[in-house]
Amino acid sequence: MTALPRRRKSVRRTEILAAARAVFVAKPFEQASVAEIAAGADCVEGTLYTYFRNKRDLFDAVLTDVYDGLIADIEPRFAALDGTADRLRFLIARHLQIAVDEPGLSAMLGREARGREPYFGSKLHALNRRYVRFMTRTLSDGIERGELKADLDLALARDFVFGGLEHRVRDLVGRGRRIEPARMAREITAMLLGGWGVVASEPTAAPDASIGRIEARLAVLEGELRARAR
Amino acid sequence: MTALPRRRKSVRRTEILAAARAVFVAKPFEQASVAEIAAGADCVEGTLYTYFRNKRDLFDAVLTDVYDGLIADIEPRFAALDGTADRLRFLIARHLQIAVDEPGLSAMLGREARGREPYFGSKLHALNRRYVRFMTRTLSDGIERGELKADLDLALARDFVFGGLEHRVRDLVGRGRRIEPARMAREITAMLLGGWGVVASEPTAAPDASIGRIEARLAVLEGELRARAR
DNA sequence: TCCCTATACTGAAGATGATTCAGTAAAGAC
DNA sequence: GTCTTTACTGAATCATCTTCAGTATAGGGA
Repeated sequence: MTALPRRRKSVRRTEILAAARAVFVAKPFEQASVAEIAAGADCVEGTLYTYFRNKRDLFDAVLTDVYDGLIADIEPRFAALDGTADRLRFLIARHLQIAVDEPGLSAMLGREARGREPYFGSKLHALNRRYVRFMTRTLSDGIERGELKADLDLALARDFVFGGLEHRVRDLVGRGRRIEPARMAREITAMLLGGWGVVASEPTAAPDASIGRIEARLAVLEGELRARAR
Repeated sequence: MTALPRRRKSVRRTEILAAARAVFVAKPFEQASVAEIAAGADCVEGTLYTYFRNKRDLFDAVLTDVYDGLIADIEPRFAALDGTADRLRFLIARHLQIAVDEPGLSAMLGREARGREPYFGSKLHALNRRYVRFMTRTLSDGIERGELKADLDLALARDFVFGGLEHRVRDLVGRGRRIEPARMAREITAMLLGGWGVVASEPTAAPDASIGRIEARLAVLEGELRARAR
């Protein structure tokens, strides 16, 4: 009785999503209560279930929103960049900027971006891939142009950037240190491109740039050929 | 009534820990039920609470056990190594070996090694620091010996190794790929020490015969590709 | 041998929180 | 003005962690 006379439509959905985002950003999934989200959206718990199948579904919707926003923000600016180092610095700085602008969101992604068990192949996995694609494209383009070593393992490099950033951010945020995206991005890019070791311990292969370029073309072609072979 | 006449002592604790480890390794903390652990330890839920304050406390005890084991295993073997590259390869391979030997455990650590909110300063944080110390020592020794760049940021490098490994393992395990610790450790160490960028070296040696062979492969591939394209 | 007490354990009840569902009231159609 | 659809409600259900008042045993002392 005395049901709230609200009668919106998709407005409700937006309200619920906003309330959910606020809650999920503030605390881990399992500790976020449906009741709290409902209260934030000015409705009763049952209502949530007419918009989302369950709590996890709602969480996924929030995450989808977040990724969509990130990708839309990065896309045009990324397209304007050309050099490998520039692109790397940009992507890394942008990733760090999230931690500065919305620490809660950054923590949330770090905590549970990979939703529970069936992650691979899930919608979330696909979203994450779209986000990560900016990086993998930067890397493969870099190899093609001879700016990165031809034998660089793309998946390995990709995982080390994002994994490293995640740990670094968690550590800095955890101890309340300030993050300076631009400066850190420069430092990290330099470290990744230049390596840890003191230069040229051995004249390993001395990869003449032209060899790198040729091998890159080769790898691209071989890959394409394998793909078509199926 | 008919209480189990068991009357052990610290044996119980061990049993509970073992049961808990089995459960926590198999599923995320929140999905692991106290009832299941109690069943595994052949007692009733209430009994657990006479040994551990709560579920989290029990989980922390399991994690403590795990870390203690890891550290005890690494300690003596690490002490026998001297070179920076050797040490890096060893530590990385050892870390990867965990994922091979006990995939569940590896997943558990990746999932929730950093227990909830008050992580920094916690007992778990201290344990993790002990484990990570092998790496930071390797890095600072490396700089001292002139094997690593003097301006290498230790915290940054440390976070990038462990963060990278974590992501890489999750990705490989997630897609059911096999992990070869020794090979991967060699590859990763090379990548970290040498960097991603092409060495900005002069066109040293004259282009050797390998270029000819590469170009031959290229021609073959291009021909085949064109043929298939129709 | 028998009692007594500390110990180890029990299981039911309390608390919290997700999810379901039978139903209610407003909005718009006719 | 009635009817139907839609949006929403909130009480009930179910699954979990946690507590606690109590029970049974081991082992020491008389």
